[in-house]
Amino acid sequence: MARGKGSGKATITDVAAVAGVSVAAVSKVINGKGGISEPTRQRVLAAADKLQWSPSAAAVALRGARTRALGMVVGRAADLLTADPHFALLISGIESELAPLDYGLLLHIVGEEPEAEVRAYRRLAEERRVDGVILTESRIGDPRFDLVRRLRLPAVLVGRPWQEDPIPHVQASGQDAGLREAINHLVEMGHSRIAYVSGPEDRVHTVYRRQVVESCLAEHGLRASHIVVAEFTAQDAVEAVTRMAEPAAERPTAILFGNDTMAVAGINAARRLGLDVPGDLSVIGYDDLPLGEIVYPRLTTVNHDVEQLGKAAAAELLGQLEERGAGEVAAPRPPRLVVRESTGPPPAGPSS
Amino acid sequence: MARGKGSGKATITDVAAVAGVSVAAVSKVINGKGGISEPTRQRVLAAADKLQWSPSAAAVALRGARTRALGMVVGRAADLLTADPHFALLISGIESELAPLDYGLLLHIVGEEPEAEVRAYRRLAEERRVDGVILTESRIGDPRFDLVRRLRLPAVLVGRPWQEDPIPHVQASGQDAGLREAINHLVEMGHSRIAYVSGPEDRVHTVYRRQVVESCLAEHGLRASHIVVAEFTAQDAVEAVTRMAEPAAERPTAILFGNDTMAVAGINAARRLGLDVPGDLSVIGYDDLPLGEIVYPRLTTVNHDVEQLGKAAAAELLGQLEERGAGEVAAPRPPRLVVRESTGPPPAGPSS
DNA sequence: CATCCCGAGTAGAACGTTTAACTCGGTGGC
DNA sequence: GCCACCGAGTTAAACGTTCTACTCGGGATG
Repeated sequence: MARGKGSGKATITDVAAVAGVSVAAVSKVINGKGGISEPTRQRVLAAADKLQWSPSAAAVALRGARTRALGMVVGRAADLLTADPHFALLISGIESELAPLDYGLLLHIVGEEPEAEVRAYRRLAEERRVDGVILTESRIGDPRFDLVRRLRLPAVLVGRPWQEDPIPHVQASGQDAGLREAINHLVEMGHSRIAYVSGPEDRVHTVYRRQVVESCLAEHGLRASHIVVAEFTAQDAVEAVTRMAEPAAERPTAILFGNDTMAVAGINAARRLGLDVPGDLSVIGYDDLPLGEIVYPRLTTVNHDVEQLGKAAAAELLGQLEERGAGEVAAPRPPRLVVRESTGPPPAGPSS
Repeated sequence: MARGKGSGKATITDVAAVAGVSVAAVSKVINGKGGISEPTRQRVLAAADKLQWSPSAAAVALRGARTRALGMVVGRAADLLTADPHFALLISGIESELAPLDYGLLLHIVGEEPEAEVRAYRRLAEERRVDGVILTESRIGDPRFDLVRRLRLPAVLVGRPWQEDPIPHVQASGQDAGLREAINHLVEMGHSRIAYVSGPEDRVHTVYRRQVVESCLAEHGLRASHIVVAEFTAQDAVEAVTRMAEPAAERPTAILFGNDTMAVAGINAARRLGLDVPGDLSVIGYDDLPLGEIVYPRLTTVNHDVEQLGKAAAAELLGQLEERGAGEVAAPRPPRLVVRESTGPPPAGPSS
């Protein structure tokens, strides 16, 4: 008869009963609406606390209010999440913004096939599981921007959209600063044979970066000695370095890599070929992963604040949801060069 | 008047109308219950497809059915997720099991304070946001096992519970195999001054591993030359190595580290002290991160299949939820030693 | 003194599913 | 020829909230 305290979860009705008010009153108190006197408010709060009650997420969501969850779909094979700490950083940043507001992040890792990705977004939207989504890795001709608009799913992109698409996005100001600093650093030390190992060119940011590299070199009256398109893997980096090493006369004296993982792999490939870093070859990475600090020689790289980017993206999305005022989070600072030990003057070669 | 197709989301009622049946019939079709003829089934499916409808997660959850989401609370500062790729691996594994079943993973990263962690689990349970949770990093006297039982929250622990707690858990068979192989490897090569740099001792697994190391050394009639408790950080590893290097007579000829990050940092610290690896000092890590392959010298380490562990944990939890038969996923294989380049015979010192 | 309004609260209808209990023909057994 | 039963559906009540529209009593206002 007596519905023992322990059995089942408490509901708003139970709380209302304990506090001696209507369920509507409880709802108002919880949601901070007015029209409730202070004493009543206290009684309700006490009752809720006593019963350890908090509103059922499902019921709240059903009623049309917020889900208090954001979604993120990662269209990569599950194990790539691992190889590239980029995502971990991004997630950290997002979470740091979400956690204080008790928002959760619903993560879906789908395979590489684009249809799986689309299906995932569709489900997220149709099933109303999340209030909005965070998109990453803008691709050339990316179909997702249209998709989220059609699904009326609030979204924000981390990075730069394809072709001025009006999708809300966050990116650091002065995107190109880091790469420019890197090139200036090399040129100032006297390098003139500089190679660039880029990421896969179906991503918007890799194309953009290559353009920055080329135009910045051009400003110094130079052209890249080699441009290699790689898959962001250690394997590809090793191959690229091996190919560039011969003939020695055309060998670059410095290589810029599209990410740190490739740069570190490249350094070790060079060493195995008998090249000293930075004596014979200077290497610069991109990302500034913790990894760069602990390898030997410590990696000169471009630091960009991925974590802050994630934070800003989350803040922007929450802003769209009117959950907090927009623009309260500082825009991520421009990428900048971090000079460590993997760069130095070019070898005094026959060309000098 | 006419409720245009485009406006609002389709509901089960719309689908029923289009198919010319009752909502109950639609529900039965979607959930694969019997009592519906094949032609009707097809009509319903066609209608659902046409309207791009799938059941609202909120309504389904409210009705008492499954949430189709699992939760994971990580009680660490957000940026530690980054430093230690362990979590990324684990998440990969979990997702690989969840994705095909259209389950999501709701991630909550809370700070280091235990109360925040408890609060997060509480909310997950009270708000009925997830069907179950995955616990990681079993700690000494861990309060979470009792908590999830009290909250009646299905849970599975990745790793070994504290004091034979009956919480469901997954771990590799032959837990100690990898470390034993590592020590045998060193002893066979002639090392006798072996040090161990452990992780923080509030974790169950670090204590366990230290015990394995000690007992395995004892079997060879040895004792660890040094045992250092560190925080799994590169910083601590550098300090540990620096301290152990002097006096030279007592310097270990081999160091086992509690994880790869510390091992790599340790190698480079040794080099800066003028020690050759593996010439003067052999180093073994633990985890077998991709990192170990790309550094120079390539790291000898203990591989344990964290990803498979995540997969198994997810499978076990889904089994509890009767979402799939239990035991369908292979138990992770025992950790095993991967010999690369950072180990070799001890230097021919004065002691020989 | 009637009126209007305001603060404090209540009643009850949604929200979109699932499911127990029912209806309604038809069919097979005896 | 009657009954029981079965397959194929339907009806309607929950699930736990939120929110609109209401009530009710008491000042202030005219």
